[in-house]
Amino acid sequence: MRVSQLFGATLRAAPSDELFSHQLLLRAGYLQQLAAGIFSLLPLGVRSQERIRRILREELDAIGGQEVSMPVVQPADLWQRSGRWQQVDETLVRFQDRRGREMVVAMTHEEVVADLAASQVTSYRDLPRIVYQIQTKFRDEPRPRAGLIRTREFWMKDSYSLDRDPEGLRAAYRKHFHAYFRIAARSGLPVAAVLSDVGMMGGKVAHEFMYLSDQGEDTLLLCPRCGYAANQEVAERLEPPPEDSPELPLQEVATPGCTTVAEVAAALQVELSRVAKTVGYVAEMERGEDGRVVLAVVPGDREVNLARLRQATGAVDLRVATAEELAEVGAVAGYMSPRGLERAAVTVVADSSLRRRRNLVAGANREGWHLRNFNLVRDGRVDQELALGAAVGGDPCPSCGGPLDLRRGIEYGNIFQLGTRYSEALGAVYTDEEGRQRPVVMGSYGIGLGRLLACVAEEHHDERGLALPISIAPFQVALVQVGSDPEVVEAARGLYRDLERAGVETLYDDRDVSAGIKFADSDLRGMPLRVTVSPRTLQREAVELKRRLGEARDVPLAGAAGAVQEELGALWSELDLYVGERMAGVEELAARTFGPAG
RNA sequence: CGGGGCGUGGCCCAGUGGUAGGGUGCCUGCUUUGGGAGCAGGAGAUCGGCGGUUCGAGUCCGCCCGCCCCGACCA
Repeated sequence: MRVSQLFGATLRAAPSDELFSHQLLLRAGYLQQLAAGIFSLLPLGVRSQERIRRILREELDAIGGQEVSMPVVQPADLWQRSGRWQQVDETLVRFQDRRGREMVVAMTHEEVVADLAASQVTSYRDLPRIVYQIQTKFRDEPRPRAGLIRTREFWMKDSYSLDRDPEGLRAAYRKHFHAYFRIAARSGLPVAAVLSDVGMMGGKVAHEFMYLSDQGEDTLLLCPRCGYAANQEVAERLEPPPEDSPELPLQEVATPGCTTVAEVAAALQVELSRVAKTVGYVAEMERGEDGRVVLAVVPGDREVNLARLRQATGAVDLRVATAEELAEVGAVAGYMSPRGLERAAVTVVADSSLRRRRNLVAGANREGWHLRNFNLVRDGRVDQELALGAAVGGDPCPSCGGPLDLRRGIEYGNIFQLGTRYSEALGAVYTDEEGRQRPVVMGSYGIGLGRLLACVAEEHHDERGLALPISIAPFQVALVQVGSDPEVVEAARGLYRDLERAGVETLYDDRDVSAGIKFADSDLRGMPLRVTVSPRTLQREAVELKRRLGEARDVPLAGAAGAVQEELGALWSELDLYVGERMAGVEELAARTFGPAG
């Protein structure tokens, strides 16, 4: 490709409030934004995405995946039958076709896969199968942000496993676990697998693959000692030992104006962790339908883990209750506790560590008053207990007791063990060896292509621009012709021809502009290898080779194409080496996570 | 949806009630060619939209739309 012909110019400036790596993608001419969370890919972006697709196809094919293509627009009926029509909020785009039939724009394809399986899979002989597709999804996200990290329309590789039983599902899940590490490694991206919430997918077990980055929107807890890794939404922690001090008599104390745990703790001279913090929510059991009031009680130094509270209450959503709603159940905002409540109208969920702690401070459910020597079981009321307080850095690891690290991460992919939710709802059943009808056991696995590119850009750039791995870069070589002396032009064209003929994807800067512009553009676009032909190099009968992040060196003009290919070969070998290193630990990790291979 | 910010040539921005500007990019010519060169000339704007105040609105007021950032949500 000649730069003079390329659609998509480089920009000198981009909006400064964007993520830096995203500014680079914009400035380098990979993409252009059309609306909030909606982007066009320019040729460079398409070519990079094409490289990603190739990796995805190879790795999915390698675990037995078969590519399919499923419709984006689907009848609502499918979603009504699976229950997600009712469960998912406006993130799911709905509309009526001209006949007034309810339709959805798919945000993911479990329903359609189950529907396909319902007719394509009839016997145990038709299982197991893995199908996948690479296509766009639309989710009307409440807040698109951070460039390609969180968009509304996005390309996704989604695969689905169909199995006879949970053992089969676990095997398919494990294959994906492995493939997802390989895909990331081949993209030059270090990722960690963390336990995660199943969210709207349903099912039990799920992992997210996280690129660790301070820019990340997810909070993770990692154990450096034993490898435990979990999203904060599901992270556990070792329970503290029970306190054995005697329970003292309950005592009301005046705390006028102290409506936050911090103020109460300060006023009563106790540590935050010794305040039982009570937060009121209204559980929505169906979309937009208010259910009961839920009071969450956690140690004062912790946030409520909403994902877990949602799971425990079976709510599709939780919103913070208003003071009026709280008053109806006998709770006083700012002075709340699980004491003296209208019993039937409210559910109390408490952090399981609280029952072990003695003589805490809690609200008195009376304006301006708190309680000392509050003992949850004796003085309050609990309907459910679970690890409701979110884990934080320094908490003891649930598996080895060592201190957990708190890190931020960007989710590049996820895997879910769905089970039979969709197959049962949509009639995906098969006949087993004994002639019994059984539901297909499903798994669901996603990778966001744009997000992957964004993570790669975030991992591989410097002040001047992108510095993409050879596996992801739109072109392997940036050929820069300096000046327009006939000899230079002739040499550059010749080399371009040789490279193209050899199958080396080359971006040839043939423009009649100053060398500075060409070098700056070349650095910005981030191809892994730059080749310069100039009067200066020709004087030495040479061209110059420079890795994007390396030093320049001369190679003889004669046979330059060969030298370029050799250097590219070296880059690929180094990437292979990197993949090998990254994958070395994965087998062991898989064994630890899923048990011995089998 | 709550909070904050912004909307002015393609891009990045200044403009403080009184003639719409700068940088960059673009076009033409000359000159230049190893790190975003120089000179000269030129094109390009219903100042996000609608309404209001005013002799006069990019500027003040109201409503709406859009985008960005922080939170509740997720590939």
